[in-house]
Amino acid sequence: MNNYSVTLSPVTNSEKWGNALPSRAQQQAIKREALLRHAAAAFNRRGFHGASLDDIAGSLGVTRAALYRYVEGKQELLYLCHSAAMDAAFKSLDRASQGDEAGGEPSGLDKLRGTLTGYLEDMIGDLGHGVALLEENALEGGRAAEIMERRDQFERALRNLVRQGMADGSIVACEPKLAVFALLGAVNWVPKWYRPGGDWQSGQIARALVELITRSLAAEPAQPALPTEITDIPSQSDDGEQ
Amino acid sequence: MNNYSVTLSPVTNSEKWGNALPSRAQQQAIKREALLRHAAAAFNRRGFHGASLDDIAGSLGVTRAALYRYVEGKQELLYLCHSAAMDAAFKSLDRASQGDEAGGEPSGLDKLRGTLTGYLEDMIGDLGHGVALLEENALEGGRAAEIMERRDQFERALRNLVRQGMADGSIVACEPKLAVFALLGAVNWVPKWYRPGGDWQSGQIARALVELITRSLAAEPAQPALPTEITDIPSQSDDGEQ
DNA sequence: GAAAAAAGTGACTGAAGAGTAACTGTGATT
DNA sequence: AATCACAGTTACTCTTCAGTCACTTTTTTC
Repeated sequence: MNNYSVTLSPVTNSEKWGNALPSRAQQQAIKREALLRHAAAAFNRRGFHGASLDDIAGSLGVTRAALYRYVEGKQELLYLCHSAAMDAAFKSLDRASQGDEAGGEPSGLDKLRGTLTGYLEDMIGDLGHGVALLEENALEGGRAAEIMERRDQFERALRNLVRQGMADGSIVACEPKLAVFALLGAVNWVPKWYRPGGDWQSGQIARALVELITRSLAAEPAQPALPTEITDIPSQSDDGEQ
Repeated sequence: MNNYSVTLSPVTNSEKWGNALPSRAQQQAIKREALLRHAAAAFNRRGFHGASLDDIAGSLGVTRAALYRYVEGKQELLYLCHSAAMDAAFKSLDRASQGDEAGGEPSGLDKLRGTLTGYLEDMIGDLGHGVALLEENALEGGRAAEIMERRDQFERALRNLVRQGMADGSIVACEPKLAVFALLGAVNWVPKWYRPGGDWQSGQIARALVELITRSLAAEPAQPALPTEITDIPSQSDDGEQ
């Protein structure tokens, strides 16, 4: 093309551009991340069986065969999505369950709030995977067992937070199992209507949703609806799809 | 086999057994109903694309080809499921929106409660279809458009009930769109965990869930958690799946 | 530069599953 | 008794799609 090219001093590629470029391994990790995000989006939209690997590969600008460099197959793709979701869940749970820096032991309700807020932010944040929590039945074999076990463990932990809240007076008397099913429904439904490009920021949604859930469980006579959170969210026309 | 058979007096079949047996047309309708129920269950469990017509036919004790006597194909099956769900939704909405017999115009919150209660009972009742509300993306063509339109209409109506409740003071200030998404999540999630044979009756679930939702929206300082409803529901072990 | 490693492609295979058509059995009608 | 309508089955076709393999292209290393 041009003939200005000169022989460069012998630098290994890892030194070029002052190491500003990601290494091979990093690039691989980045691509894998992108693959997981796109796969999760496709699974969410079309369901596991409805989303073809051609679709997913196409949305990444490569062909189906290329995906097999990064992932064993479709099953592992689904497994990794669920696994990431569970990682996020337990990360939030652990963080929220530790006493806050102020030292005081948080109430059951506070822990629940913290857990859900962090979880939601991870799930719908721009960096997160918006992971498909539907379609867990599509998992097969040992992977299915592992994910189910982790999911059950998370649900048990949430129920225990509800019980704890009932014991310490922060949560109203209720059936913990039903309450957790209800709030998980509200939370897991988000990927159905949330669109990253829309007017609502993920943090706003997470906080506002947790406020609603909190009100449904709190023993306290509901606080005045947290005006800051609510008015943060731009009102929408009635017909828009968001 | 035996030779006791005698020539019967000439009665048409429609008179036999004193008309206790369902007519041909009735039998057809019954079978179609059963088909829809089983299809909805299969779609809920495995997703639209994951559930094969062989599965559904098998659960009814017939072969796949037999289904085509009752339904045009898989797409129509899904359409009919969604259509039934929307019928139930608007039926409940209309009934709850009419003033109660006592004459007084019900509050926005009351209408919302009535709508959701009736809807839930229809959806999970033993006679209802437990319809798949996930996977609406699997619908194609005109049917998709029709269902989407009806669903949007229902969601708009719910948002209007929320606004009305905010205006009449029965519902706390909130973003109607987000609130409706949250409550629909809790409601539509039910088929994921509800198992007809379990300890919980559909009516109990419907009422208890609506109580939770109500508390999250009510302007009133939350009523004391309706002890009758709650204690109706048998406490469950922490590990059971139900 | 040449060699080696990595990334990606195109073409093939095999399985699953929706839809169809010709055939069989069964009860109702005359 | 013969016929007819209806219900259901078996055995096909056709399409879609996951997974594989031999090949080409690009990038890194020496």
